[in-house]
Amino acid sequence: MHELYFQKFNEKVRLTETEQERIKTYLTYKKLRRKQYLLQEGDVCKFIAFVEKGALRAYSVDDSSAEHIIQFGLEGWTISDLYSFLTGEPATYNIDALEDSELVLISKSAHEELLLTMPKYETFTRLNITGAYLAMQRRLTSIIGSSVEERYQDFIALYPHIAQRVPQHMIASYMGLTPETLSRIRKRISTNK
Amino acid sequence: MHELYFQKFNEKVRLTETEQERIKTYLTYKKLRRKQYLLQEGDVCKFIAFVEKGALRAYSVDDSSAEHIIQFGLEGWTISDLYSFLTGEPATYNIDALEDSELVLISKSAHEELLLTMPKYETFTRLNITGAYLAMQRRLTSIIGSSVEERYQDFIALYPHIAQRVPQHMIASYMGLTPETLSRIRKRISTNK
DNA sequence: AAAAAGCATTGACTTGAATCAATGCTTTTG
DNA sequence: CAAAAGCATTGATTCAAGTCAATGCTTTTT
Repeated sequence: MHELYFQKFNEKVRLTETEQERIKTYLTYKKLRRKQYLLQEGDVCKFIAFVEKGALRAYSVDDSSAEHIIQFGLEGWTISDLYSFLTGEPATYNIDALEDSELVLISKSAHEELLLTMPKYETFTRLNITGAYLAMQRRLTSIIGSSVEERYQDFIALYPHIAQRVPQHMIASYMGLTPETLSRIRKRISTNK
Repeated sequence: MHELYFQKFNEKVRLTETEQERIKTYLTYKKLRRKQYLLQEGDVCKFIAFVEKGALRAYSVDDSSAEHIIQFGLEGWTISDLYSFLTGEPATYNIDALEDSELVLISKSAHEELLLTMPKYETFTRLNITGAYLAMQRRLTSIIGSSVEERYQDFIALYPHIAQRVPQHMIASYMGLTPETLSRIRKRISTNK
């Protein structure tokens, strides 16, 4: 039920059986059907979600009601509107399930208590956010400095599992492109080699 | 000499005089003249730099030798090629001074030792990286979801002090635009209201 | 103090992505 | 299982940003 969560935890910070049991008391488990929302824009984000199984996306909706995917969350990844979670402000992102999914949730009070009382949890949290920061910086660098072709190829190389499971128009959205443009770029890439 | 560093530290995690003195033994101080490099692409990034005074930029250079600014570092901010610092891989960014600057540096071994032996330092680190993550996420969201006009206005609203101190073509670079385009956008904004 | 370098602006033109529209295919749903 | 919804592709056109080039101004450098 929390296998993957603790596997990932132990890869970063080694836990004893007892510590693991203790952390379990702070976690809740949630199943989500495809298309169900974990979070809707405007609500306060009450959890950080760890994806045990399935796939989710976080996205914002602009004035012309176009969706912009800011993040995918597949097995082993964490997904949340962190700003809303930390500040208690209304969320600016929506999060919903792309497939039937199973999540490990941690509430704000649980998160805060673990941070204060369990150094290993703080270390785990620090390493997670550091990884997320580095991943996002890579993405930003490639948006600012590379051609769309390169960016798409980098994306495929880096996240082949996402490319396989997620419809192409969502990858376009993640890249800040229209579906038509991405389709043409794929064509250009495949004919030019 | 380290006033601002400890001011920021204390805003996040309260330190005793003794703790402060202990941390000081791990820090070094460095002055940089305008245009001097703190880090060059290809070298390994040996420090995290905290800006006590002055202004720096981190940027990458693409195939056509165009510069892309990934981050500014003004007083009170931290600047580094974090990926290179953490992994020991060659840096992909350059960092140089936009003005004569004064920096508080922490080396990797100092950083690691403090993380292991001083919980407050780990908390400080976690809060810093969390703040950096949230700032970058906001930037990414606005790149993906907003028009260039909006993005420029948001930038000015959020970082008025940067806009005042940094040449306009660097703001264009930070936004992923050419200087000409930014100039035209400013004109459009000023005439349309 | 003069020369050089750096910077912002403007104009003319080109290029790349968005938009609008249509088609065929596949997956979901009632 | 039939209808509907979702999806990828292609074509024609529009529009926004990039490129190239020139000018005038300001700041640095010598």
